[in-house]
Amino acid sequence: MDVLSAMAVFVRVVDLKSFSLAASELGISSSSVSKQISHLEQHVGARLLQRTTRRLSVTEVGAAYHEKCQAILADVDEAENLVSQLQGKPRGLLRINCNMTFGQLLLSKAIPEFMAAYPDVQLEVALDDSDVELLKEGFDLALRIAHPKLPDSSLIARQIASIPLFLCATPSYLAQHGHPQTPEDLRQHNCLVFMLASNTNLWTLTNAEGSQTVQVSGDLKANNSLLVLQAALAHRGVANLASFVIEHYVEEGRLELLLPEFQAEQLSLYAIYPDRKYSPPKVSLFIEFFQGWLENNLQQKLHCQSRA
Amino acid sequence: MDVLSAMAVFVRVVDLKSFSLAASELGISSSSVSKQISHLEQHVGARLLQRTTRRLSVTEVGAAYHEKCQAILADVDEAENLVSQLQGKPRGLLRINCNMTFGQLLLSKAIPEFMAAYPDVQLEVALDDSDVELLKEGFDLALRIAHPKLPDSSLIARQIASIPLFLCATPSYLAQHGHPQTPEDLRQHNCLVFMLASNTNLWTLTNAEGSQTVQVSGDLKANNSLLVLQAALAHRGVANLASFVIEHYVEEGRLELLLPEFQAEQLSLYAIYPDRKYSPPKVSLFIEFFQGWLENNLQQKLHCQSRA
DNA sequence: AATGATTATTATCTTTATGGAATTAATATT
DNA sequence: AATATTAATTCCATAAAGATAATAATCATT
Repeated sequence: MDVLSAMAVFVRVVDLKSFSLAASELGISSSSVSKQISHLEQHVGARLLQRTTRRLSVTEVGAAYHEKCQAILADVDEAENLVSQLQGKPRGLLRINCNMTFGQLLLSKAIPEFMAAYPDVQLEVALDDSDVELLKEGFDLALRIAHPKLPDSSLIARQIASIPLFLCATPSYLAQHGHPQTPEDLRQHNCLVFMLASNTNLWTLTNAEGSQTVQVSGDLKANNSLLVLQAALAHRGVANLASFVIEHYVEEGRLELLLPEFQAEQLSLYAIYPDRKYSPPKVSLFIEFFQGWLENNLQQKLHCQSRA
Repeated sequence: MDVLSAMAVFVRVVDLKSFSLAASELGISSSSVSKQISHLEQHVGARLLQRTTRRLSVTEVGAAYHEKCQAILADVDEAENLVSQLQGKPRGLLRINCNMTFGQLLLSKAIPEFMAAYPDVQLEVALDDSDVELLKEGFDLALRIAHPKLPDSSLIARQIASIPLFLCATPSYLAQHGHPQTPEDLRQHNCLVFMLASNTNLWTLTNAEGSQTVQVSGDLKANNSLLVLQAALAHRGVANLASFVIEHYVEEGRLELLLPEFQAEQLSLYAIYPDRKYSPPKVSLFIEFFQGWLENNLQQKLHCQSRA
């Protein structure tokens, strides 16, 4: 029997408190899970899980063994990372978690290039705006816009890019409601608010003379910037969106940048990854790669246009 | 692939620096070893062993991985010991190493009783008078007569029995050469010397008035007590042998005990076992069992006869 | 270059694992 | 209490992996 894979199954079952959930998550059949657990129990000579069809409980022995198994699996992982690091060749599966819109618009474009450059690295990408528990869910790397909360001290957060926000609206909307000339003017506009984490409707604008924060209001708040974008494109109001979201439409002339002499807020993009003794090269490799890619693909055009 | 068993194979190959030695020691074919190593290399994505048909060398990566593997295997072991300990049921394979003659005459009799009492414990016994490296050779327990050297501090040595030695010779020999009446008389006899570890021919005898040590001499020194016994039975001289060796012959009258008012030396029997965080119950169980068994089977008859 | 020793490889056979369907078991619902 | 529901287990046919034995290939030694 493959004790190690059985351990992995066991740990997953304990974590999820279900055979079938563990099975589907691991991509194997529930009968296989059942068998592997049985074999493991036979192997160690003790009942690890007390199971009825409706309830699953971990025995005392099982709980102790579970702890050990976690450590062992982590060590096995570490050993493989060590090997990977020693020979410097990135390889293996890289599991990335990323914010939804950012992932759809930017990461999605970077990934094919990365894959072409490093064929020995397999990718598995989940787009997700809710906070995830990296370690528990087995991600190697999370890309997060805005300041991440790091309750878990075993994680490292590294800022890898700044993402400028821009005020914009359609020419048609502006023709109807006028161009704001000062930040204060924004109070008179229907402001389409993108809430990321903080659901604040305070917009901060900075120019040579300093910063000012305006409390804006409007008839839309959304936690997805594409939704805000669509509203803006539909002439519903003024939006404060990330460069990469509006870029295309500004170029096309469908959106116009407002208050170009002001610098709107900058969002930060953070790479978050486990602080491991031997972190696999694939992770740092991807971060380096993506940071470089973003420098080339993120901020150029609008900056020029805006500050022109 | 079963990574864990492949790790075990890999560790053994590195330790022995040979595929075929590892194979025969592990009881598998060398092609299996070859396959498992290949799979492991594929799994970690690095060459672990640089092998030509004549020489085997460990790569830098392999050396680092080897170290990790050892730790992992030890942890897996510990996890299983923990389980075994938590539920108190001794089970699994117990590998014992024991002195040759002692093993043949005493351990051999205790083992069937142990097996009957604890059917879930499998035994593997090696009789061997040379010092063994418990941990390296995978023994759970060594039974050693005479003071063990413990260079390895991770071992525990516990004295579990005293084995009295007795001076004896055949009636026929004594008829011809006379009965020694004092320790000093032994100098006039042909003394058959059993060398255990120390190859000394000093015999120490103790009575109520104190100890005296006699330097004896004779025409036989041997490191095996059965060999000395045979010489004594063949009327060749006076032997100083462990109770369990001569017991039977004394009862039969083929050997006679000498200087009964003196106490010859006592050898100590030590149980030597790894000092582990979670030591498997089977080890302490066997020690307890054997200690008890020896109390009932070792020292009774001759003592009475000798001191009578 | 031939030899001897040792590993890699291949074909074959055996064992073990897998996934899906049927079964059993335990709880919630009625 | 009977039923419905859900989850784990067992059964079975299939697939995969493992071991073995025999062969081929490799390389130091002579």
